[in-house]
Amino acid sequence: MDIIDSNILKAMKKNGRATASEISKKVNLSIPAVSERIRKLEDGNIIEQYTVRLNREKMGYKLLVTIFVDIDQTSNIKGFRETIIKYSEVIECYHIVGEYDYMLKVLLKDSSELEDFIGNKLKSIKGVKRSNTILMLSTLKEEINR
Amino acid sequence: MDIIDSNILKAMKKNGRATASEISKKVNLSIPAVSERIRKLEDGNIIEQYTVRLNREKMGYKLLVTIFVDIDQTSNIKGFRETIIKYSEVIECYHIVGEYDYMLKVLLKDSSELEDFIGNKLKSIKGVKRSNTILMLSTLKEEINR
DNA sequence: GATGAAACTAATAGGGG
DNA sequence: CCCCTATTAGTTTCATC
Repeated sequence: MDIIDSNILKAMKKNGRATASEISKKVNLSIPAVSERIRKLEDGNIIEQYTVRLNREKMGYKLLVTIFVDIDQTSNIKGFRETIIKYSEVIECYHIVGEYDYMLKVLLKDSSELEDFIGNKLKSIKGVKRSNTILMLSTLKEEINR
Repeated sequence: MDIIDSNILKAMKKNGRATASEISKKVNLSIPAVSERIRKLEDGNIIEQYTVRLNREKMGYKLLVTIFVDIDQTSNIKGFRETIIKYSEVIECYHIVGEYDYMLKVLLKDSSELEDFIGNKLKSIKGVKRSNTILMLSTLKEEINR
């Protein structure tokens, strides 16, 4: 991947709908040349997905939390992993190393949804013995495209 | 925002480059009607940005960590906030409530970059007295568009 | 990688419920 | 206010060099 591809990706990170003709002007390449490079970036799975970033507040999601989770037995891990990612409020899930086993980012409408999530969903998954919830007060930076 | 708008956004979350004509078929509306709704979602800042999701591994970023940071004096907060978001490796930064003050998600090429980030960048910001780094081993879910 | 023709897609105008 | 059709303008794709 050369500097031209980097510049194409840069343009697309800013605006995923940037047209090949717009990008063409920025990188001094013909439109078909740009399209070909974009196609290769897609085929090579460098570009995984085109998407939109929505305004969470305006969509009604006012609460963002990080929840650390501990799983008590190895035999329960598979079930936990399969179940947790199915919840739409769980927008991120990582296997981590440290005091806890998993780290979740959970997006909710309000605190009653949080109560429901922790009490009725998370805690009911077999193996979840301990969790620690951290409230995110404000977002200073969130670059979703790196 | 009605059910049609929800379906338009749903299509765009899956594929930010979904054309108005494609969406038009899904929601049983004419192309101009779809375009008009999209324009309103953009103008109302419901749609904040169109972007691409890139393959981090293939871009050379093999290391993802979460770093919790404590700031020792209120007077140092402004400087910290302004400085930390300027680092391109800091892809997310949240003000949180709990044991620590800030939570960062940091994307790096390898552990030497992490060493450099913590030792030369993070720790050199005035007011940073304590930090805690959590290594993310694997990503089970990461919905960048919610 | 560039050019030019053909196909596709979007934007706009005009009109109706 | 929202939607439709028809027209016009713009963009991409394909073939060729």
